[in-house]
Amino acid sequence: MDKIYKQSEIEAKWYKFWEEQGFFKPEVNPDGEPYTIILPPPNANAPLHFGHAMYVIEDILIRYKRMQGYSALWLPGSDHAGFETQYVFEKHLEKQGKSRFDYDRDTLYKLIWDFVQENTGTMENQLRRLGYSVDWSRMKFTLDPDIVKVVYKTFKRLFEDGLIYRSNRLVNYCTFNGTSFSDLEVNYVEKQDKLYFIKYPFADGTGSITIATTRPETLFGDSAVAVNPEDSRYQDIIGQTLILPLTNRHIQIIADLRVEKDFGTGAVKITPAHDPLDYEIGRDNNLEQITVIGFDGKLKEVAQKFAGMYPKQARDAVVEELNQLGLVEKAEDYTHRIGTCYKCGKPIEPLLLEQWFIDVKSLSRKAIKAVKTGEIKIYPKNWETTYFRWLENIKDWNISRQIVWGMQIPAWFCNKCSEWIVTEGEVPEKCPNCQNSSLERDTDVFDTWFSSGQWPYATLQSTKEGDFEKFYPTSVMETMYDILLFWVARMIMLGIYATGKVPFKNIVLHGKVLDPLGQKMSKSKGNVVNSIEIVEQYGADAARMALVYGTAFGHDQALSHPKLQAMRNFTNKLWNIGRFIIEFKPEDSANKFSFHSDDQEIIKKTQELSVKVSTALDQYRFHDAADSLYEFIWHQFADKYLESVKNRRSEAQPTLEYVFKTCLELLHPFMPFITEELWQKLPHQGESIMIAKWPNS
RNA sequence: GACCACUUAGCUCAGUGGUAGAGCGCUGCAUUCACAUUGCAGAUGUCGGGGGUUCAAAUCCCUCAGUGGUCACCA
Repeated sequence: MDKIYKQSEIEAKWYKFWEEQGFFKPEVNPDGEPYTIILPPPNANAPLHFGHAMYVIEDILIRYKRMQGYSALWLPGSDHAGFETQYVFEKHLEKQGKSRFDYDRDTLYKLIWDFVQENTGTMENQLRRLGYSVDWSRMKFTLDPDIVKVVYKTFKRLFEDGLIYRSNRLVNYCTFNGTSFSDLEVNYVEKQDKLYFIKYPFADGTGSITIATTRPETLFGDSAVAVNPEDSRYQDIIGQTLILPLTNRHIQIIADLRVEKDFGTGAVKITPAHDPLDYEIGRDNNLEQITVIGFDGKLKEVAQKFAGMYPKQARDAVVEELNQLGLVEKAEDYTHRIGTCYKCGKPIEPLLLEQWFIDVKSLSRKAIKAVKTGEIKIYPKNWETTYFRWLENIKDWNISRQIVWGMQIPAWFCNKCSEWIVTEGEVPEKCPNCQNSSLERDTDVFDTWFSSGQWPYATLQSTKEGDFEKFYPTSVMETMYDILLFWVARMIMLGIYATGKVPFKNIVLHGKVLDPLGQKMSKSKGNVVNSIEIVEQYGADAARMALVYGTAFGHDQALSHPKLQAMRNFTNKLWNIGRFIIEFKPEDSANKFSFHSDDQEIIKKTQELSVKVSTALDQYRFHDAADSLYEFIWHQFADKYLESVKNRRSEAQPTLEYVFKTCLELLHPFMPFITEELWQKLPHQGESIMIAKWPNS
């Protein structure tokens, strides 16, 4: 044995061996009970950072269950990540002095496709380097034709069940990125603005009513002024006619309970096309929806001489004009929160747009029930609160995106009878209603979460014959807590809808990996750590162990070089224990266990360790398992027992071998490479520690 | 506004009712011994503040403060 553990050689050797032997496939235990984890498909638009290495948790579970004899499947994949990827790609274009507007739809799509293919290769190699025992033969990509087919099928079924509808409603629109978003993709940030108090004159010339607004520039879209019917100040003027300033349009004062008496003057301008609450009030009072701001972010012709300006610029100009007319009573400093694009940070405009929506109420009810009844369990449990609260208050989900990268929605509009035709992807020849053959396909693509929300069954229905029947519902969905709502909750809703079964029985949520200073890793901060750098510096086993050891599972942790070093030292310790037992084995070693009380005791403690590790893993207390292993192997076994047998070495040899082999097996899910290397050098049965029998089973 | 998590040794963190723990760091000693990526020994904390329950509280309850995060959003 080498004096120094040569990690990179050994890691490459065993990964290749495992893969060639087919050990990553569930067929290695053909008769075992199924145990399934679907890898959350990483975005195929960038290399993995060290946070992705937290998926080691899934490898630990899969290796553990595989050793217990389960037919364990860990299914890998990658996500086209619609808007995210297009955004990243546009940044690339920007560096080359280009933009998305320089290409037609098909060309842009193809460019992004090639970009993604390249990144997917990088990502796969990174997963290999970390030792992940995923079944590569079942690798899927969210844009694989068979996956797309499943997603289209679900869309069509939802449409036919009346759970998907098309509606012209206010959506969250980023005029910079040129697309709408779901509610979850809007970030609200605090902003200092002015609250303007503006006089709207009565048409009969008897005076005016003062309204308060932060957005005077949308005044051209006003279709009423509303007051609270219980507001004593305004009882007498409800129903009166006003002249909308800067126009000669007449609008009325209406009463609506949703108006807060205590805010501003208690009177509010109603602009149904540009504010969510105004939209509702407008809808319920049959008010006209007048669009002032266009999808290019500029004011439209209705804004007269302000047309063509951006809202901020127009705001100042409108206020100036109103001021000259003596209609601005005052302007107060005002701190409020405005919706911004989660990606570019620019203000989100609520705009009227025809989009596809999912009526989520019936889906969310079932998703809530699945967790309430315990059919699905969430670890750590405290996330249940977040899950329930979101699903209980969820609004219909806008799944249309005005980008090119993604699955184009399989819906065609008939120009003649104005009906939508939805298919499973095949192009309809003519309208089934009116036989018209002039059909126009919706240019929008699906929200990426609509497709990834179907990932568990879409993958298993398109890998191998019988996979879905055998491996669905899956056992564990393990991911970072930040996509519990974006992804996990939606998988539950769509999974139950499409298959009648929950997509997974347990949700296991890990924490965030922060940079060494405890800051969030982000490209803009330039503090992203590539997982390969860490693997090369400390070894894959140490990198894996460092993520599990010493921090309670589910909590955030800063990447810690001291901890990585400690775990690298631990691999060194293991290597030297191995050398002591294997390389320095006495010629006259006994071939039976001795009855020495120390030997008996260490065997007993090893068996206790097996129970402890198994229990911890069953409860998803990974740090407990890792801490116990570290403490026992180093401090109980090496420091104490191993030292104590040096003067009766021959007698103790069988015990040394047995205990060490057991420790390696228990440690294997955490540190697969070094455990395999050492296990192979000890007397063993079977081809690999990977498929050795778990000590406590 | 609501919810969630966190506050323990110099630093990073375990520890959910029974005499305070780990890793790193620190102090002293050891070294042809499997391992200096080592071993042995040691120092270090009124467990965020206050109150309560209990024979017993870092741990359970209440409250206050701070930190991080999430959701909802009133012009």
